[in-house]
Amino acid sequence: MKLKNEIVQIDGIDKKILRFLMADARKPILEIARQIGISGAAIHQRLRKLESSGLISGSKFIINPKALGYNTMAFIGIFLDKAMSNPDAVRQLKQIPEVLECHYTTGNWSIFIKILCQDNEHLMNLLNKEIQTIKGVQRTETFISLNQQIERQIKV
Amino acid sequence: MKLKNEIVQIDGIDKKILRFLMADARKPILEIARQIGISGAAIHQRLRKLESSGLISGSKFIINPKALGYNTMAFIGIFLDKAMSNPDAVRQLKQIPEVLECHYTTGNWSIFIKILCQDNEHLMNLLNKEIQTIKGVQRTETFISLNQQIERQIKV
DNA sequence: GGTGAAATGCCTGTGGG
DNA sequence: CCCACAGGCATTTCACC
Repeated sequence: MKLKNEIVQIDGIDKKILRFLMADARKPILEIARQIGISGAAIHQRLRKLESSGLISGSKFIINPKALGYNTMAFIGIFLDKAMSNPDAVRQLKQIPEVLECHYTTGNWSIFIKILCQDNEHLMNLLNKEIQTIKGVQRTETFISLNQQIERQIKV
Repeated sequence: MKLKNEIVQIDGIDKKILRFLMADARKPILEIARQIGISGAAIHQRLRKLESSGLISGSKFIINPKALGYNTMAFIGIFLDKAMSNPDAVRQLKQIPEVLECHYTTGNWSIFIKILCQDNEHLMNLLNKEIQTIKGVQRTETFISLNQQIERQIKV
């Protein structure tokens, strides 16, 4: 499965297939076949091509964090000491399962993370005991998401 | 499929099943069955329960945006006029397919979004022509993600 | 909760247009 | 790039433990 470093060209049929599977990864291929008027074998062929082109990077069950008691999402901008090696900080952030995303960003912060906690107390503990204690972390700025209104992938 | 508003209790077998399917939604149930030493029927039963409890909120094919030429991710904090009805702004943001997430947050910004663009020029166009032109948007603060190091779901 | 077996239906390779 | 078909499995349900 070589990932080519080019833009993959897809046609309308590919898009239809992808839209079905992006909404429900376990939808039977033959059902998609019936709905778009093409044979199952043709869809399998197209999917193989899309996979080896690197456009499809996998599939996931999506779990609802609220059902596990995770109700507080927050974004945290992290300021690191100038001398700090950022990859070291990232390595430590990876150890914290509540950290869902981590970015190097332009602007004031060195690192920007998205984090999911059970409640505000959990968030405070993470900040005080896990994040602020990482070597090189100077200070942080936290924004709590009161409500997420959009959550999606790029449109195909 | 009623979603109960409680914390769902899951055991170690549920966790194993979920971990397999969170990594690959199309993994055959019988293969999971063999790997964790339980029958396929039992897994189906557990999955039905997990779905009706609301813990599983679906499954998705994950596509690689780079393969479609989307190389620039950015976060944008949006300041709205005090008088502005935020839901109206969100409604307009929903029309912009490049907006992948949208949150109401604590702190200075009224709204915080994650956005995926092809390049910096595309980002600039979105800012100038789509976002700044939304009624009530006063100004914005943009942070470009130079590199995303972590991307995952909450651990089960 | 778990199992095993049976019916149904899917996946995927091949041959051919 | 597409289809049809067939063999081998996976899925799903059911009765039962």
